[in-house]
Amino acid sequence: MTEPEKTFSRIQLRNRKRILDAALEVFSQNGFRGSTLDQIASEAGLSKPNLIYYFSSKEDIHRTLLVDLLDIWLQPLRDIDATGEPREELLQYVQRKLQMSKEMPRESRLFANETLQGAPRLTEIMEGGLKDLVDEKAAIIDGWIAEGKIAKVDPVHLIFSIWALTQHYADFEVQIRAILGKKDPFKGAEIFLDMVFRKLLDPNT
Amino acid sequence: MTEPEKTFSRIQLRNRKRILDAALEVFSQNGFRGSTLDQIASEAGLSKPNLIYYFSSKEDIHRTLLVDLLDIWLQPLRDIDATGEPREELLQYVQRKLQMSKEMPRESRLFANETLQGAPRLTEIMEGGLKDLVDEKAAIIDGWIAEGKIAKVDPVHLIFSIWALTQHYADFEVQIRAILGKKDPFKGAEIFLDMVFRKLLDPNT
DNA sequence: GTCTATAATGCGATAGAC
DNA sequence: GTCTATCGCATTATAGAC
Repeated sequence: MTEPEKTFSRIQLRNRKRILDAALEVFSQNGFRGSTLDQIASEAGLSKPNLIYYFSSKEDIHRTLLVDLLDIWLQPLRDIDATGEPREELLQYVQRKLQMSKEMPRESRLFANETLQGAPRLTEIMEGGLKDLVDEKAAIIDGWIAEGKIAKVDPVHLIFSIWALTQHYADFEVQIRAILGKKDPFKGAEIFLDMVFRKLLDPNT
Repeated sequence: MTEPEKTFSRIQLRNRKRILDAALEVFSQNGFRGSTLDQIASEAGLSKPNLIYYFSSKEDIHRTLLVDLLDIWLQPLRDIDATGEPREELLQYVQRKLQMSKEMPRESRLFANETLQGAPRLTEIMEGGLKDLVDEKAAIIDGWIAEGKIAKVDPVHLIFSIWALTQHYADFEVQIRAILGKKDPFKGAEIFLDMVFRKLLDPNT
């Protein structure tokens, strides 16, 4: 029961990539319903029917985008290593997630838009996968706590807090820039978040 | 140059309230463009033209909602008192914001939807107001730091972190419930966030 | 004040020429 | 593979009866 093998020519691959790139730009800014094929076509430099030649529908573009990106998006969490130095592993996870907010804010907003609106087109994708991944990493963190390597904290809420604090800088960037003025949001965030989690995880407290 | 005095009859007030209530439900779930007058009318138990009798347009409903709610939304921040006990003031702000995420998740998601999409209909409303409010409270926090009452932290990023951590539980509720299963998100969050900020603000570190 | 009917536009998707 | 033209539906807003 494997998927039917889909193969694409070079030109197909290039155009599919252009469309998905344009779609990321548009969907992340306007959400699914707020985005139009006209916008995506214009951004991609292709005609509207040409989009539908490569993808069967607006939904199809969107779903393909989410599936492709979710994998990349969750990689830093997967990379948390049970055999690594506990505080370093977690502090590095924080910084990697913050860097992703800085370098991939559109991806962050794409997922935020979906989740905020009840994740109608996302639940089936991450059902089973995400919960299991979080549970697995929470068990690792619990192990570190039992060994006294880090302070006693609820591991799942710890992961939530890392998501919240890092993604906030991408998802609410407009607000943050309005308040910070000329200051670089991510420079300040890097220092601040390192301090927050260093204190939180310190086993001597 | 004051606004022209708008007065409404009892029945007008009641219907306007019903419409705004329905609009909050619909806009917070689908965003501005994802929402339709049909949905709002159905939710309010009124006909579509009747909505337009009370408000001049879909925009008008949305704008009225944002203006009305922003005031309530920012009240806990305004209430931070320079003369209060520093850690208590800040820990209480955290808990009040968390309680608002629990009791007013639709309001949280309404603002999140707007901000995420670049706050096109929000910037003029909060321009001038929000930055000044944050700067004012940041100055108070800086004063507390100078007195040694709380640990040395960037006060603006501290405020961002409170927003991020509390609003996350409303805005990403679907994801959080999917991962936590039957556990009450807010019970765990209350304890976790109290610990986070107690450690972060402890002046002896 | 509230309704039904409809105008006016925007948008996803298709037809068919090239 | 790509385009122009267009269908058909959804949606905002208005007209006009009651």
